[in-house]
Amino acid sequence: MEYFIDVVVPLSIATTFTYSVNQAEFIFLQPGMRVAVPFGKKKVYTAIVLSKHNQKPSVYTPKDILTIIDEQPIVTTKQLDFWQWIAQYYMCALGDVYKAALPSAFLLESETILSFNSTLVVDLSSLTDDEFLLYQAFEQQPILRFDEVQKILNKKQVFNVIDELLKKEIIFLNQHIHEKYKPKLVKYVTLHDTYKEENELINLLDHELKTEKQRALVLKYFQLSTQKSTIELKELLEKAGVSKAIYTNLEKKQIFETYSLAEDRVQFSDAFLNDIQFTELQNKTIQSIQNQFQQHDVVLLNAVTGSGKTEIYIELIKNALQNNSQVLFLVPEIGLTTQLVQRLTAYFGNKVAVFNSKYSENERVEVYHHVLNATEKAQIVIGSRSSIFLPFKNLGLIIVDEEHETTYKQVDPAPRFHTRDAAIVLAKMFHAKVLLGSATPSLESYYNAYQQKFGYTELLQRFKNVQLPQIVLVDLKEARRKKEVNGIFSMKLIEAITEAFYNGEQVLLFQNRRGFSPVLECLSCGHVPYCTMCDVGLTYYKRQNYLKCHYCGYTMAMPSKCHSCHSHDLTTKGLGTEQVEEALKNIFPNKNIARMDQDTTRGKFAFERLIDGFKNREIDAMVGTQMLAKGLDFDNVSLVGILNADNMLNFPDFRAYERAYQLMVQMAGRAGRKNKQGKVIIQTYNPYHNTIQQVTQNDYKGMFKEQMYERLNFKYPPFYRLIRLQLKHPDYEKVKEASQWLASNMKQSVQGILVLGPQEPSINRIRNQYIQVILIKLPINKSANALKKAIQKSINSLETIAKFKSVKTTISVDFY
DNA sequence: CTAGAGCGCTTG
DNA sequence: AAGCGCTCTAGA
Repeated sequence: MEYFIDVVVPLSIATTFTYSVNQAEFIFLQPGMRVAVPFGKKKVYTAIVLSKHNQKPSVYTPKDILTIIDEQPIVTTKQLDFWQWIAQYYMCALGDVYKAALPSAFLLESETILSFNSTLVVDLSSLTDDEFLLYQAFEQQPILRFDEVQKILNKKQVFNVIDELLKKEIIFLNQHIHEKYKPKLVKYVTLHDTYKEENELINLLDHELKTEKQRALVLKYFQLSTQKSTIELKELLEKAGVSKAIYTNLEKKQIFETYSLAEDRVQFSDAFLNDIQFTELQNKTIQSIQNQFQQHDVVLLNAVTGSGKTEIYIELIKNALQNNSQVLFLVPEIGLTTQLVQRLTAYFGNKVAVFNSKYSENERVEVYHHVLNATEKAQIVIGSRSSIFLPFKNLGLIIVDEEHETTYKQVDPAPRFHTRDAAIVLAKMFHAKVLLGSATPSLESYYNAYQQKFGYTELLQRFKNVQLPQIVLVDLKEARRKKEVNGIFSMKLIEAITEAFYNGEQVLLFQNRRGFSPVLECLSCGHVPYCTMCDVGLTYYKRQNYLKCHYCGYTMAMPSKCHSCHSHDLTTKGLGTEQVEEALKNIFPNKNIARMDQDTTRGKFAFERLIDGFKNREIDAMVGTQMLAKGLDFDNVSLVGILNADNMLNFPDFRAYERAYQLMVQMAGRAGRKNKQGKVIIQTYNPYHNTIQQVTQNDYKGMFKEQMYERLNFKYPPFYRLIRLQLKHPDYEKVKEASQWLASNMKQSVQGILVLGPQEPSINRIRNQYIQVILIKLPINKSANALKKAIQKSINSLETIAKFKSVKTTISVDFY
């Protein structure tokens, strides 16, 4: 009897690979275990076992595996099913899913760089001979490649040794020198141990405290300690109304102790599961969600910003935990979760784990193992896209927060999955429930609720009846006519900013473009400088005095004269965030004005610094792109200004109006949280545009109706599924010919689909690659599976044509 | 004719 | 992904 296994390798290859194993290995191996396999002439890959069998392949002789890496499967069978679903639905290789699903520390590729952890004190007697040999080599040369390790140990099978050193943290994998953001330290207060006993306590209050203020401080501490497990020094002093000196004095007397914790890494010794005081409305909403879960696996919660969504989430998580289930909390971008992590940790203590690309590989592996072993430490996982690939054992609830966010759809590389949709499939495998939450649901989800496929609940009042912000439209055409503008700002906006500053409140200004201005134009010949590698106009950056391409990052010095006619009359057109920032600084020179966009958040932790600065009110006004709209809660913002609503509406995309509506409503939601109604000023040349009217009237349903009519009419989601094929090649004629061939081939050979194009996208060349796009529409009522297979067949036959072989095709299912 | 570069095919 | 072999080209 001969023994074989089928494995996936972490490469973008459509097929699985068969290796031969001996009987003992065959008995030991289970699907989901890692094995090291030789691949090609010299390479070694970490493969995942998919299945075992006895069928000898007829056309080739399988190679032997090198080693078994795991003693237990690290990928569950449910995960393997899920991987298969992703690969099939999103039309990509299983290896692509594998690469996306496992933290890279699990992959021992032959090119993997191993680096030495020189700070660690190692008990050398605990090492085996091979481990010691390698340890010495690392002392000499702190970074080694895999093949060098093979040479040092003079054998091929070195995975076990490497794995052991990894476990002992003597070496790291692929450490691209992860410098961690040094989070702000927050000071916390606790009573000295002596006073934790009741007798001592009474003694303290009755005898030791000399002044009223000291007593007030200690009493306030007690009051707070009944509500929370950790007490912030700043909060204590504020609430007790005493100065720091009083506290310092008591600290010297060893009555209080101070300790510091990183803001987003607060560890709680025990969770504080105090019941939250729900408003009647919140209670009703929770009830409603739970009722809907009786009949529906997915419920959409349409809740306005500031309605207390998080408390509702917490209650649902609590219920799930009572059934001992795991909970996955999905967020669009992990950078924005600090507040959420804090709040969840305050209720659930150490049961909350964050799966964060910002943390090191080792920390990611740690969370992975906690989830795999279903330990208490990772019962609730907060994470972005990639966390749907964690090895859940008994998932009970998935929350998808800000479900409408487009960042949930992975653009590149494959698998190009939509996190929300994949999460629903994942939940189904576990018979788990899914809650989608948003203040501006995606049309797809709202339509599913409307069709009763999803349950639906709304919460349209803000917490404690704080009013929704007042929205003011400024007609820029009118304002200019009446000379009520100062450059890019209308007088109304300037007045409102002045008033907010006067009241010590903060301002957010939104402009959906980076740079100083998106167009540089020659006044005498109309020439506009373009990127040399992309078919796109260059954006002007004033401070750096250069022109930059937003697609490939190419920059060139600001020309002093027109490249075409040598005229010196160059002018800038259009408005970017840099210009808004500068203009605002000119009007308010004494205010601290910051900018948040891709350019200012590029540095390692620039984003966090900006957020911290704004939260601590060091920044008076922040100018930014849509980054500003992404779920940041600041409690001192009274005014939000949208400088030009029109460029959002003029976007050539069928989702443009939906997105514009969502963006404006989300921006508006940043205004006025506590005690005060916020104000939103929208500047536009089209005040009567339907979408803008829908925003001012807070008319989601109106927007929904109008857009659904358009979508039905023009055959777009949710009535049709979209698949976008993108063909790329440096030769313009070649891509064009190839895409024409493909489009007509599909029109002929695939029945029941609509093939649009090939079209040239508005930017038809990026990084010297010409692009053609084919859009495929599948009727929603037809089996997508069969059609996808047929489409794949067409693509495969394109690849068999010699002259088209070098054309690269990427497939995006459910294109966003 | 040769050396070297560059492309693309294969990987079990 | 990357080694390897095939093809093409530059230079003598």
